[in-house]
Formats: sequence, structure tokens, C-alpha cells
Amino acid sequence: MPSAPRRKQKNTSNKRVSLAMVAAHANVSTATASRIINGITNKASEQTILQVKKSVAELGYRPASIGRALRCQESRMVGVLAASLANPTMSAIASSIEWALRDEGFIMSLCDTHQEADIQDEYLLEMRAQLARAVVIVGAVQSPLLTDYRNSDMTFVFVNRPAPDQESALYVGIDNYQAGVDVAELLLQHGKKNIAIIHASLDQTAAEERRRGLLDRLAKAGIHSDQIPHAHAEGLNHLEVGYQCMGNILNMAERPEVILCLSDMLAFGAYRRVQETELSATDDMTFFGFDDNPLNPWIANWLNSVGVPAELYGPATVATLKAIWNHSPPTTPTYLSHKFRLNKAFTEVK
Amino acid sequence: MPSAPRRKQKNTSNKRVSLAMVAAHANVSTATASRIINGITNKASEQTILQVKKSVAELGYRPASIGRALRCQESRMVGVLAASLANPTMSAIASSIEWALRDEGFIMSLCDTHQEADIQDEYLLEMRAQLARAVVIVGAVQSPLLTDYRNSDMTFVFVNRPAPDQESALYVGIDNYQAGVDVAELLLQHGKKNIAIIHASLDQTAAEERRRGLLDRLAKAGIHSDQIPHAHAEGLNHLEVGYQCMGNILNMAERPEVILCLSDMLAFGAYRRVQETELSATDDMTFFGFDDNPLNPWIANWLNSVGVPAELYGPATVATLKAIWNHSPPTTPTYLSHKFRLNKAFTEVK
DNA sequence: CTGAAAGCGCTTACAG
DNA sequence: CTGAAAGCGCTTACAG
Repeated sequence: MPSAPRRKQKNTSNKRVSLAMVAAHANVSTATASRIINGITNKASEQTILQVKKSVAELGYRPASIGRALRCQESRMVGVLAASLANPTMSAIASSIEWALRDEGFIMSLCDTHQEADIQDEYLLEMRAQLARAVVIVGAVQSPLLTDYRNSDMTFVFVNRPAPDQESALYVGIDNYQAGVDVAELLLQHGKKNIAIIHASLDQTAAEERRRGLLDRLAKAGIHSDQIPHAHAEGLNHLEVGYQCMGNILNMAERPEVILCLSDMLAFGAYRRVQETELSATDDMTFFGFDDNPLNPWIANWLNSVGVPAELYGPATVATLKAIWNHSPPTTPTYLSHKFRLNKAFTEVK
Repeated sequence: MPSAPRRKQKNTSNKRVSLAMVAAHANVSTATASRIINGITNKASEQTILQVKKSVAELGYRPASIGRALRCQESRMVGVLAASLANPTMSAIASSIEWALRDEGFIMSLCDTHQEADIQDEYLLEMRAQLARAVVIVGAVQSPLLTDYRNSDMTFVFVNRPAPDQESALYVGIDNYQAGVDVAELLLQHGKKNIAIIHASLDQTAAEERRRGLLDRLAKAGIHSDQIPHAHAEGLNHLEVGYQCMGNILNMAERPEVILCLSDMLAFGAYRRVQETELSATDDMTFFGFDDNPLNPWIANWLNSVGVPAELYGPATVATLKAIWNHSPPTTPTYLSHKFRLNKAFTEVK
């Protein structure tokens, strides 16, 4: 054996190494090999353990997760359905989740639902076919299967946008209502009362909550919702919706001081519109968004936003998953505490 | 049977439906059921086909991909390793690939290598353990396993950044050298000769190619590389590298007219630096980048860039994969033809 | 301490 | 036209 040592070639070759090969190489049964590889070492002799470990190393063996998954009826895969990977906030969240998942030995399968119910359902089916261990939905939309699966054995966690139809579903993200309140509070502190709101469709729970928070707080200060112009357009692409809405606002008789967008992407769209039609107007307006897009400090310094660093989502999401599997799911939503990112012009006013 | 029709409940219940159940329900063997479900209908009676299809519908059956994968030694999963999901260009490309893959019945497993060799290798191992059908690397870095797997049975496609160590590897993306040439050409046409280049580490093939193209073309016009100041910093985060580099440039005795960044992310970093230290300077400078970040037209209008719409990557990548599987791989790199996106200020000069 | 055997969900020669 | 059987890579009672 020690002769012609094939210089550490491991498994550069073509064929996959199976457990059976390792077992044969170590002169033990697959049962024994399996146990040792899985760390069940209390029922094996020192001797055998060494032999198996050596074989694993020499052959460059790595268990085919698929075999285990089939046998255990449970894969190490977690499906992550993101509403829109084109939104940097969401892709940053997805990346954070993947990171945290990987840490626990899971592998993420990421899909983009494009905010459409039937695509989301298609992926939900697929996740089931893949025996996904759990499904994390970053920005869920209402869909038939989402309702159907409510009571199935599938583990769900909703991130960044609460479940559209189910109060009790597990949620990880900011407290959208409170964030709305906080923004309103800040504006009031700064004496800004001339506010316009830009929003897309409100059937997404997050947006609606944000708006409720805003309006409730403003109402308490005597500013009622009919004094607050709303610009709204249909469409799934927030960039374009924001662009359209801003067109309407620029046409208004009295210009608002504050353009309050229910998402940063809406604000980006609005900003472009202003730049294209009336560059100077940018300076007279204060822009507010939600989500704190990670690119904001670099290229959208004009935007004030409220949100949470994307890196915090992954650990919180995985912690929630683990809690479920330990049968001690959180009883309340997991709120990540949001912070403001304010641009200089705005903070100076203070 | 027709009584108590359980109103279309399909598989809302807990248990997964297996092929065996469908077969039993249809009174046929699993072999027959399997054939019919897979569309091998030429060897089954009309009658049986109907029965099976009915059972499938009634039970809400969807094949567990894992069973098929194990049996066929090949899953429907394609691993996509992205260098940095925080970069909107890359996440948009990933999204496009996922879309195209899905169209062909594949499912994407997306990972973020954070540009690090050992993470990339970890994922490469994992993809093998998952029996991934292929691995698409969006922004590959040099790593030991990448070399090891070169001659294995694994299918590789390199997107957006050519394989670091292998000329002949399949590549889908822009022609980086030519893009460099084209940018230089454009600058010359506009009489801009006072240029500074910002770059991160050049061990990434794409950046180096871009730079070669630029310098070659400029040299032909009599501007030699020693007349072109280079700002460079180490680090994986292009935003921060760009920020640092711009600091150096702002300290230069003679200010360049054109800040030529080898990626848009670098340009974002540079822009922030200028904004922070000397706001007005932004107007005197022309910024150029590469990749055409999808957010540019919305919030980074000051940036000129060259690239390809992200949506084009997916179809091209999948076409390449299919060609490989048909044993007719493209013999040359698949170049997507890049276009300029120029801001108004720059085009007006023309 | 160790191994033979069953079985997870599927497909596919092979035999009838 | 259809089915019994083997087998993909693994794990896990069960028996020894």
C-alpha cells in the first residue's frame, strides 16, 4: 500500500465516491461507516473509527445529501422566496439569510416571485417537491397555496413583510406601524407639516401598516388624512410607480415640502422624475423612504430612510426557524429595531 | 365514491402523496404510473392514461424530485455561485438566470461567495454533494477546487467574469477588452485626455481585461499608461475601495477630468467621497463605470456606464448549458453586446 | 461493538 | 400494453 502513493489525488477523478466505497475501503459495513461519519462514535472501537476516517480522507468522500434526504424524508434545503431580487434591500436580506443558514449547515434555494401570486405558488409546490425543510418568504404576496399550506407540516417564516392573511404567522422584520409613527414623529419635531405620500398598491401588509402608523401619529397632531395628498399608481415596479406618482405631485398647486415614500424604491422613482423635469426642485424637497437601501449612503444621500441593516435579518430568521424546530416558536413577531438614516440637510434643520 | 366529494381538497392535508399512492389509487403498477406521468404515453392504453391522470389530479400529486434525482443520479438543481449579491448588477443577473432556468424546469440554488476562495470551494463541494446538474459562477475567483474540478464531469459556465485560470472555459458576458477599447474611443472622440483610473485588485480577469482595452486604445492615440494616474486600493468591497481611491485623486495636484472606474460600484464609492469632501467638484468631473448597474438611470444619473441589460444573461447562460448537454458547446465565448448608457451632460458635449 | 436488511420515492431495463 | 424487481445513496431499528 505505501508504495506508489498516487500523490494525494483524492477525488479529482470523475466518479463520485459513495458510502459503500468508503465502507469497502475500510473493511466495515455501510452501517458502521455511516454511524461514524455521522459522529455516532460511542458505539464503535477506536480502531474502526480511525480506519473509517482514514478512508473518508483518502477517497475524498462527502455524503450525497440526496441519499440522506430521501431516507430521512427531510432535506437540508431551505427555500427562500424573494419578492424582487432587483430590489437591493431584498437581495441583501437574501444574502444575509443564506449566510446564516449556511452557518447551520443548511443550503438556500433562492427564487424570485416577481410579486406574483402564481409564481409564488409554483415555487411553493416546488419547495414541497424538494422536501424543503422550511420556506422563508421575503415579501409574501397573497396566493391560494399560501392559504392551503397554512395548516400543513411545512414550516413558514415571513420576512420583511408580514403574512398577508394570517396574524399569527411568524414574522421577522421591522415593526412597520411603529416605523410609520416614528417617521411622523420626526417630521413633526422638525415642523414639517406639508407632506405628500407616495404609495403603490396597499394590499401589501407592510405598506399599509407604515401608512397607518404615519396617519395615526399625524392625526394626533391635528393633521388629518384628508389634508395629506396621496399619490398612487398601480404596478409592481416601485421605481416606475414612484416616477409616475411624482409626476402628479409636481403638478400640484401647492408643492409639499416632504415627499414621503412608503419604500425607498418608490423614492428612487420619484427622484428621477424630479431630476428630469425640474432639477432645482430637488433641493426644496425632503425625501423620505422606508427600508434603508444599502446603497443609500453611497449614491442616494438625498434620501432619508428608516430601516435595519440587512445583515441582521439572517441571524434573526434562522433563530426563528430553530425555535420552531425546537417546538418553542416565538409567540410574538420578531421585530428588528429600526433606525433612521438621515441626510445632512435634514439633520441640520434640527 | 361520488358521494361526500370532500370538495376539491386535493392535498391540503399533511402527508405527502407518493407515486405508490397514485398507482394504488389508479389500480396500476408504479412502473405504469411513472411512465404516464413522464409522458411516455405511447406504451399505455388510453384507458390507463386517463385513470392515472385522474388520480394525479385527485390526489394533488407532484413527483418528489429527490427520488428521481437519486435514481437518475442527476438533479434538476443548478448551482449559481455569485461573487456578491450586494452588488445589484449581480443580483439582477442571478435573478435573470433563475428565470431562464425555471423556464427549462430547473431550479436554482443561489450562493454568495463573498469573493472568497474558500467559501467558493465550500459551495463547490456542496454542489457536488447535491448532485447539481451544473454550476454557474457569476464572478469566479481563483480557488483550488475550481482547478481540481476542471476535468471532472461537472458542467461549468462562467458568467460576467471569465474563468480565472482557464482560457477555454465557457464564458457568457460582455467582451471586457472590447468594452475597454470602446470607452477609450468614446473619451477620445470627446477630446477627454485627462483621465484617472480607479481599480481594485486586478487579479479578477474582467477588470484586467477592461484596463488592457482602455490602455491599448489610449496608447494608440499617443497617451501612454504612465501619463494616466492609477488609484488603487486593496479590499473586496468595491464601494469602499472606490471611496479610498477617490481620496487620493482629490489630493492630486492636477485634477483629472474623467474618473474612470473599472466597475460601477467603485464609481459609487468615488462619488460619495467627492460629495463628502467637495460637493461642487462633482460637476467638473465625468464619471465612467462598467456594468451598467440597473439603478443607474434612477439614482446615479451622473454616471456613464457600459454594460448589458441584466435580463439578457439568463437566456444566454441557459442556452450555453443546453448546448453543452447536447454535446455542441460553443467554441468561442458568448459575448453579449454591450451598450453605453451616457448621461445628458456627457452626450451634450458631443 | 458490528452487520444484514429494509426502505425513503423514483425510473427503467426486462420479461411477459 | 403492463408489472415485478433492482437499484440510486443513505440511515436506522434490530439482531447478534
